[in-house]
Amino acid sequence: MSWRKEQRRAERGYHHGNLKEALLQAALGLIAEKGAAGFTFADAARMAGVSPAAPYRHFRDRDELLSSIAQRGFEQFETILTKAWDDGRPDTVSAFERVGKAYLAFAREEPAFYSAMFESGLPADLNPALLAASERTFGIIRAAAERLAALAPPGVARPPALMMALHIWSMSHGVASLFARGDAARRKLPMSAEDLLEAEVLIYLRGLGFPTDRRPADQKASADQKPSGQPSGPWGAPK
Amino acid sequence: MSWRKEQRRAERGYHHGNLKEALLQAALGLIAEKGAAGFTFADAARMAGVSPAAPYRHFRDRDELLSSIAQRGFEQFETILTKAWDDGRPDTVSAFERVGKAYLAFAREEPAFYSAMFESGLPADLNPALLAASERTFGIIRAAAERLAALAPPGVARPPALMMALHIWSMSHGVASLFARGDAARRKLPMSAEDLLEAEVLIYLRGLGFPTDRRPADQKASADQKPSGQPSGPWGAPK
DNA sequence: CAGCTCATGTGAAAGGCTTTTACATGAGCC
DNA sequence: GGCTCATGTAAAAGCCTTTCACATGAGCTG
Repeated sequence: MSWRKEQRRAERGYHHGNLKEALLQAALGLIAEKGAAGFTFADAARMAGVSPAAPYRHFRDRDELLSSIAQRGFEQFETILTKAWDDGRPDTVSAFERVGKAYLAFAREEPAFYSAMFESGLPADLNPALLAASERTFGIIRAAAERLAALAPPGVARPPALMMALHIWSMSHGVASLFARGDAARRKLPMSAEDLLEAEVLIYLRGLGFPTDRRPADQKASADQKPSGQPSGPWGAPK
Repeated sequence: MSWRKEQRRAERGYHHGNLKEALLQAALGLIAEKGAAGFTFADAARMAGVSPAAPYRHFRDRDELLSSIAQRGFEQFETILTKAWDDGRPDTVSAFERVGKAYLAFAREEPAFYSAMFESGLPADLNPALLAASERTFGIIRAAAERLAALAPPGVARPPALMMALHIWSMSHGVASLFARGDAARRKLPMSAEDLLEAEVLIYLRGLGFPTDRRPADQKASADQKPSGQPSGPWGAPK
């Protein structure tokens, strides 16, 4: 059965030409499929059609490959969150909500990146670029929190933006890692992870004194007619 | 150097006598030290002074050992949370805060259990006992949320207790897994994980309409003298 | 274009882990 | 005392990681 390998070699020549990239892609697929723990260097090499020793020309070891993936993940995450935040347009609160949704969407759609980033137990100090990427990502959440904090209504002590950012991040990560992960072993929920997080953040913001009567626009009209003594919560109307 | 093995064998005889337990303990230590991914079956066997094949008399494979640990972790977690909740004594809110602290303390003091429970990527459906233990644990949080929800002040729609429980859990897990883990690679915080979580939960509860002017008792007296138009938040007095 | 060089791949080998299988031991029970 | 079966062992197969000496050929240089 080794004609396969010869075959591939014939097709592409002795040198791969783009092995580093191919390995990253292969690893990404393998992690998505079998988890960050299950993925092996040898598998990635096989998938790229090279010998098990070849990857060592591009990555010091398995951990460095993993950390490259985590780094790349943070970079994409940063891009996505930046886009979602869109510098707070059209208004701070709805932009903020978009960021929350984008957070969960990323965790859901890029489980391989997400687990490399948050669940692979990498010693972060080994890769300065990884650390930097992760800080830039947090920077977005922090910047958004900053803008939000500036909007805090008077009459209440203004909350520290850094604390808000950490709170929001922990909620997002908590929901993502407990409830928003793909296929198996996930707890059944009475609502989607997205709705769960949105309600959580809205309640939190209300706790900070923000006016948060926001509901989906279609509900708003009728809800606004309700007597104000019994406002509905951010968790939707009871059935 | 193989006299060591013979030595140990001489000390304890051909049969270990308590190998299953010894393996669990060894694994716990190894996981704490090198992470759930780093731990090996062979290491645990070595540590218990038996051959690499011996563990297979007690666990189908490495995963079953891991899942036993996770199960045991949930059982201890349940005990600890139950004790912390203490059926809501002396009052619901402070009992609730104790549960939050206990949650973080467990994550911090039992990192091996915590990672086996939440970060090992085990297919939960393979071990019904594990699943059951984990549900019982969540049951405590849920029961506490139930009691808290019942206290929700009138004039506000009563929040669904299940949702509250999920929110609180996601905050706790988020803070624990991002900020409360032992030694390396953790982000530096302007406050302890415990304080961070406490503030987060208090703000959240306030968002649900709970009166939450709670501060450490020693701060309370002076704070209560402040003009009420500018109440301080749950994040402590500004410097 | 010939020749050189160095990045990139290969094969082989050492060492470790997992898991299975046949065999050994001895603790508990008639 | 002798049996039996749970519990351990040794050995072996198969896979993974990592290293090392060696092969290849892409790109520069004259």
